[in-house]
Amino acid sequence: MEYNFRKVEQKWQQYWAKNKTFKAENPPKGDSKNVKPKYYVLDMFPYPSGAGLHVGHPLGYIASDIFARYKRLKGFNVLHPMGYDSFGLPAEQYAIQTGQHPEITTKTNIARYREQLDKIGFSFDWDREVRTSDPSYYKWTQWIFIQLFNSWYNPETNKAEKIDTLTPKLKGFGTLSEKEQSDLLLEYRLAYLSDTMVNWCPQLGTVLANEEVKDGVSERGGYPVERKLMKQWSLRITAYADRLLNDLEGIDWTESIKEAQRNWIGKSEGTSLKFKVEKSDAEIEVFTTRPDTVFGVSFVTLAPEHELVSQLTTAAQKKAVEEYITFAKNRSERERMADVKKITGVFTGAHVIHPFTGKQIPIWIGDYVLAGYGTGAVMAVPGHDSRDYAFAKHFELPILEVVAGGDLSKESYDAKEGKLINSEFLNGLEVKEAVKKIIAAIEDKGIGKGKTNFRLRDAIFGRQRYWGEPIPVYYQGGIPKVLDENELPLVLPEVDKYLPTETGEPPLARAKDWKYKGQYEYEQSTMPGWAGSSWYFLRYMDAHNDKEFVSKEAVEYWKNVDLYIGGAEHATGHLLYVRFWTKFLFDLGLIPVTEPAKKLINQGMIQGVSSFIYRINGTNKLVSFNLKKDYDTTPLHVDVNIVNNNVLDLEAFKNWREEYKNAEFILEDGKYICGSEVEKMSKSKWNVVSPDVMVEQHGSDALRLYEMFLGPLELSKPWNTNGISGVSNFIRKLWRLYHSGEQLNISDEPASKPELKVLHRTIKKIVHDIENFSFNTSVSNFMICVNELTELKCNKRAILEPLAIIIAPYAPHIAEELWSQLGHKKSITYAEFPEFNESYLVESAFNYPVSFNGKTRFFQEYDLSLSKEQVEKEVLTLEQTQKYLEGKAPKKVIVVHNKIVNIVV
RNA sequence: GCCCAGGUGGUGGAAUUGGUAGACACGCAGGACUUAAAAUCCUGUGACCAUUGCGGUCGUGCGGGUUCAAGUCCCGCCCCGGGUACCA
Repeated sequence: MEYNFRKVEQKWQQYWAKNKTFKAENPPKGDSKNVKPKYYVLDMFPYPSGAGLHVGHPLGYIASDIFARYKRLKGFNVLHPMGYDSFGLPAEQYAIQTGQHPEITTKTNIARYREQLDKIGFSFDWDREVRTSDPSYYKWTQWIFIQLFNSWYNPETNKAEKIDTLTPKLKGFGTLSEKEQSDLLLEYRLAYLSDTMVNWCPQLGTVLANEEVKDGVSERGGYPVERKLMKQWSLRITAYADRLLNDLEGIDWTESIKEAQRNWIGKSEGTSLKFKVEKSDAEIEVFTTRPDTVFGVSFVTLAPEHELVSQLTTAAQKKAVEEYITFAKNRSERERMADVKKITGVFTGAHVIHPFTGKQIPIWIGDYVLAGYGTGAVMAVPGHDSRDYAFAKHFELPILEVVAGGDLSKESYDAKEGKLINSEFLNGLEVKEAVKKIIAAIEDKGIGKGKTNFRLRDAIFGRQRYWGEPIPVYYQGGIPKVLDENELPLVLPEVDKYLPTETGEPPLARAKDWKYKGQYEYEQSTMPGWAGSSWYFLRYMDAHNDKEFVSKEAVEYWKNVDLYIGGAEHATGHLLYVRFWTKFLFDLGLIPVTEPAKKLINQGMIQGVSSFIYRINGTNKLVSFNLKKDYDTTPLHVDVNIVNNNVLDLEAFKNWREEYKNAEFILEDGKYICGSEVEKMSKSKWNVVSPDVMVEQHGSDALRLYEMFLGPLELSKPWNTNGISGVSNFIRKLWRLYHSGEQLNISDEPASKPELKVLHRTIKKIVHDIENFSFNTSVSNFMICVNELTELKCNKRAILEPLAIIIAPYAPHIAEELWSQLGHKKSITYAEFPEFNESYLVESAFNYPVSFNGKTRFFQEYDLSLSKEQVEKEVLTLEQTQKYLEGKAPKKVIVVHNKIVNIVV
């Protein structure tokens, strides 16, 4: 009998669930002795979409599961939880279309996800499951929002503090009216209401955060996005910009994610500088990173939205400026992005006085200057800034050279090196020195000072949607007030429809009699998708606590995530927000860590391989791939599940769709060969491979091994089911090592030297692989190990028992089965990972470790003597060298593969 | 444009980080078993040359360099992928 994976896998999955094998215990209160070291392995929890999982989704979960199981075997108390990020747009859109409550859709989808996840045999502690849409969870999301509302960022202590430490610092605060006090405090609170330019998406009827907008359209749905001024809740993430940037140094995340966050935060150090407007008291303040080029300023450009525009514009230019501003306003964000190269602008008619030369400088308006960054105004130095250069060329403005080294007739010279020229007291200085000198001069004159700007904007927190956490705020006399903690959760009210109202208010405005204490209006927007995911890693530590978001004991023990696995697409979204909230909660003394995850691994995407059939145009005839060149054909997607090795299953195909029932085929060698192409895995491309089908056909151990075997975890790669036979063979070979026929066939004899060598080499490699997250190579190493043991006809318990343990993280079902057949009563989860013993790897007395160039290797070491020069330039064979060295004083000679490669003197 | 990560057989990918390049697997070819097929097992498989036998030459995107030794380190190019983009 062959290995029956269906029976075995089902058996152990039921066993694990029944015995709660993977339950992670928080240590008992006050007991600091005898606690196992903790290890926290976290996956980015999924949004439960209606489509279910495809084979790409579990990739990261399999990797984290292997690591979690490995750490348990290494004696750690492992926290490995799973939950659902269950607020989100698809459920809401489905609700809009069908009228079905999103909660029902969500529950159905979660049930399906759970079923699929269970089949793969993950070692999650399901007792700690969280769902962000569950009131017992979002109660605490709302609670954290209230803490943000009640806090401000104290620049002196460089941390968030309760708002009551601020009020004594505000002069005359007590004399203000309640409304004035509220308005003033909103300028400091970390969660605040303000008039903000937002990304408004009319089709979705909501605002979007910057990272939810890609190329001027919404990331979800691809609808156009426009700029709009709205009263909105925001979170003051900018207060944390410096810490978010600096703390990247201390965490083990991939360089590309860190770099993406650095760019997103976009710290730039420069100088503010005021230009006095001619014949006016007004001043234009600009921000520049190149104050050294100040003598190259030939005009000043304002953003169209700049507050001084109307005041400055001369009567003669009034009409032109107004027209331009209307034009700029109506030009949507998308158009602006699409034709970046199109240069537009208008002259105001006004001038500023150059602070150093006293010359008259024209003031222009241009939409290449962004209102939201810096001061919304720039000093234009066309000689040394490519955008100013393009603008100057277009409007025929003067271009001055102040840093030597470029050729300004062709392009601007933007490099920060070279000697200053045409710059009075800066002449002859290098750029670096010139920057220092000019900043000193600017500060002397009192017209500016050194300043740091960030690209990062505050995060818009309100969404005009139904399916999200209600923001726990009500309005009393126009003053926003947060609910009391004991009034939480503020439960999402029922509505008749999930659409905005006819007057454009959010869906929550439809809720009947939904008022605080029956009289005050609640805030009608809900929180964005990332709210719940910004702290969920903490909730798993203490998932059922109804007194606190997490208990002190739990968080003191689990601290933060040791290994976090998830997609790189969250680089500037979730991964930035979760760091922000972690730092905030730390500032309030609620948690002991400033970063959510010590190590982060980004798994790659698994793409689909689509199959194509070729229909001869105008007929119902299908021609095989290699013959299609003789016909005029249209390629059509065909379901990859009825294609095997590019060969179409004709019977299955005829039943696949009604229209192909009577299709005719032009075959080659009696087969219909399909074409193929790598694309994103999606339903519409018929290239979705479901993990359920893989588990059904090959078993979950095979699926797990194969997903790892496919290539490095972090790489994106196409799914190709063909190769799975390799790992299936491996599983059967492993089974055969322990069995002859149906009988367990195990010998209690002691292991031989060669057998021990195979085992220990494997242990060494696997430990190295796992700790470096090279799960793909460990699968190969298992195969080599089993092949070698098969060759040695090894059926010894002394080898097979430890082998089962080291394979267990990868193929847990077969490992459990073998373990129990070997007579163990407890799950292999509680076994101990075998210790590696290097001595088994030493082959002979001649072969021992040699330290060489600071590294230890297993080379042969011979005591020989030889003058360095003799072998220095020549690689000799061992025999030749030995002849050379007769009778000389002993020296070490490094020999690799029978050739002397180096001499240690 | 800028930033990041890559480029190794027909394919996915190894290479203990400077030490026999191509592990392992897929695919392909040949063989054994079988009436036959499936399954299983064995052999071969970077290219070119030599093949009655041990062999030889080239080879990790391209061009240089360092080294006894380079896929790996240095310099200069080329190409693919990802992120980001008027951020002054």
